[in-house]
Amino acid sequence: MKIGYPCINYSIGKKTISTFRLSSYSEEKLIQSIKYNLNTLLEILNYNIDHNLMFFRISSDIVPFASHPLCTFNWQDLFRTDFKKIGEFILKNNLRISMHPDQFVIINAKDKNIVERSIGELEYHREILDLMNLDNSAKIQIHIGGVYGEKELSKKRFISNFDLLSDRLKKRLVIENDDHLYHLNDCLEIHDELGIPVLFDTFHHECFGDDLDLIEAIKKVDHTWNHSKDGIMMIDYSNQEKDKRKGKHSKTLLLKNFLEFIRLCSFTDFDIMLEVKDKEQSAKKARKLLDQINNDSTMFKNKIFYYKES
DNA sequence: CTTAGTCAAGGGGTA
DNA sequence: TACCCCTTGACTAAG
Repeated sequence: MKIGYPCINYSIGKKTISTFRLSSYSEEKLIQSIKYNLNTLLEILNYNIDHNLMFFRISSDIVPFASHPLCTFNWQDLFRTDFKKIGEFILKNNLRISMHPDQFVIINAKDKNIVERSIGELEYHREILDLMNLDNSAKIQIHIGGVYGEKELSKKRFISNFDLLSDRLKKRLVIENDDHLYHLNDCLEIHDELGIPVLFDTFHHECFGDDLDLIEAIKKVDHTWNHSKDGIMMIDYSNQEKDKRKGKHSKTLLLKNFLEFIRLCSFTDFDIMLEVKDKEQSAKKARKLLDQINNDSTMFKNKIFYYKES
């Protein structure tokens, strides 16, 4: 099991992603940003190795405005060697990588222009992973999209629009259950049609329960991953921020809940992405906890959870 | 220098 | 109907 966190590391002492406003776009700014972002990515990955955090989500902003029509610059060629080097570094250290395009990517949109732009953005994500020469266990995760008042039809549109994607992209794409529109069963249904793996988000499942028991859910999801091609499954984990709107991610990892989750689900293996605000801090807490469990197998049996928050 | 408003992109929910 | 939320953080103009 690899522990990961998304996009940003606050411990390195500088900002992680350099971007800018569209109105101040220039090729020079673009080049400077990419250069900075690739260097920072390497720094973060080094930090992660030092702390045994072997799973990381790369920010969609690594190349700002990459899929925008304004961006015609051939950044791929200019940074080809740098991407390749980072990919070799990832491979050498056995790191797991994912990406998560933002909410504007909607494959099942009714508007053809939105579909087209979404595919452009997805192909950009694929290109990043391809430039690093990562195999298909490096995934791009998206939600199913809009409902438009007719869910079944919208699911069908996802399935038919999926065909518009390149083969390379299809092999990297996974779908994630969201917190109020498409639940796990919807994802599993689409998996049955398309064969793409389902990325299970524990918190969304909690928010938007469909009576499917956690263990049953994990078992079902596990079967959607072809382990030799896709790697072991990725799971998103987070907690509810207390006294806030349902679905609000917590600032930090609640270790008690996390331990209980691990205890319930340790019958199988997966890589886990911690979607909490304090990023690497929580990842380190989780890592410490898992190490403690590994060193003391009686911990589960005796239910002695003596981990202390530091 | 500090701070508040704003940033490419869609859709759904809530007040 | 207007504003909030989503991986929200970070850029930028105004003070």
